[in-house]
Amino acid sequence: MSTQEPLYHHGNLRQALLDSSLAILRSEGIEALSLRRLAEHAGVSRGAPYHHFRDKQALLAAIGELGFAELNKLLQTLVEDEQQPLRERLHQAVLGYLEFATQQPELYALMFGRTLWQSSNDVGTAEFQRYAKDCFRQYVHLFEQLDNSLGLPSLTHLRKAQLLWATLHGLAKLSSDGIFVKPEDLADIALQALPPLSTTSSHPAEIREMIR
Amino acid sequence: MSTQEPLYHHGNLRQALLDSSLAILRSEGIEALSLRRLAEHAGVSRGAPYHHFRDKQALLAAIGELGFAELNKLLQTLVEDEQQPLRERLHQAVLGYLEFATQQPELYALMFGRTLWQSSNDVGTAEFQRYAKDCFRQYVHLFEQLDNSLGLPSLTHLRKAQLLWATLHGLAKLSSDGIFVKPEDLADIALQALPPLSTTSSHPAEIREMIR
DNA sequence: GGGCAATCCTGACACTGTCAAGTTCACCTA
DNA sequence: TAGGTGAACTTGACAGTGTCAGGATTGCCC
Repeated sequence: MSTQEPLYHHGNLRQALLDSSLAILRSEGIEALSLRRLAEHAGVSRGAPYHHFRDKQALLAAIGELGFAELNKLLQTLVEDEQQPLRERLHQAVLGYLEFATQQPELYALMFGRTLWQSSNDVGTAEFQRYAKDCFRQYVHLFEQLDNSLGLPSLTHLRKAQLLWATLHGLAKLSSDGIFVKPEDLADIALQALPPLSTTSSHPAEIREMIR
Repeated sequence: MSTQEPLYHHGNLRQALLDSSLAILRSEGIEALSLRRLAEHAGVSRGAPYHHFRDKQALLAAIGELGFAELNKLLQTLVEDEQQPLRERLHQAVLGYLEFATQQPELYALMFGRTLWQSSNDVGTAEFQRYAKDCFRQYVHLFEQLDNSLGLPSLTHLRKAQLLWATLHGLAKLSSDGIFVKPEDLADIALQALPPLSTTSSHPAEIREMIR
């Protein structure tokens, strides 16, 4: 940003590429994200990025990794807020997720893009998927805590987390792509999905009280 | 397929392009779908497709249109099967949707690709979105029928349909992209989402019987 | 100071979507 | 039957793209 002499060694190219990527992603979308343009934007030749990322795919994986790290941090603060009852934390984790997705739709789309997930046994993307898994586990753990007193089998927690995550993902994608779900209705729809998830309504009132 | 003389006028190019597109989509994925390759595959020059599709985008929209037409037909036969009770039809509409999505993951991904949905005021894609809306309305209508005797406000039907569609979409995408949801668990998870949707468990048994 | 490895540049290749200008053909009209 | 019209198609070209091989440059450690 300051007076930049044209250094032969950029010194911080990897980070600069990631920063530019996020900026372009936000302002113009993923279609506009090309390695050549990134290189030009960093004042460097087209071959240079290949010394920091094996592939364009590897670059995208690194960006997705950043996204999941951010989402993970967000969820963690919401889930571990011991001031709030568990039920409230779940609410917040739901709303927070949707807010994250809708405020950065291009990044979110990249994080769940099919290219990054079904790519064949790659090292860089395996790392990326590990980050994502950490996010997912928070929901599983949350359901474990919620249901702990009931002695439900752990399969149930997994299933609940899968279902909730799928619902959130569907809502996020449909609304951010403008498919039948308006962004302003998101919270309304999501909270409708929530009640039957954490407490089965056949439970007597005392147990429901305990859970809360 | 027979002895093809190199006719100057292909005669059926538009359909041939769509057919080839679906074939390539299924066998190699959307990455491999290029206009030039389609042209070559049809024995025609690179410029020829532009007399049938204004854009590559227009081609993709036409393919998506075919997809939604197929999905629409499938849902219609399931939803209007008067041999079955409404509750059972809903089950079938859920399982049928997921089967459609998982058996043709590339086509499904194209149908819900963000490029086709948030493209600026285009004529071809507007037509495409109309087809999609017909699909969605079937779920709304199904919930209207299910809840008819209860006199619920119509907003509720819309919300239920949105929620169910989002859940199905999320499940379909997560499983077909291999994200935390295995295809063989799909039906299990989906049906767990279903019960609280169509009958609120606070209803007395007689009403639940009526709905069924 | 010498060497070494990381970093960067240049030229090139094979792709891609898209367009303008020209060619060929089917078909309708006089 | 002759002529013309317009749709379908071809060709050449342009600006992009990801990717690689080979060479140049630099910071750093011994």
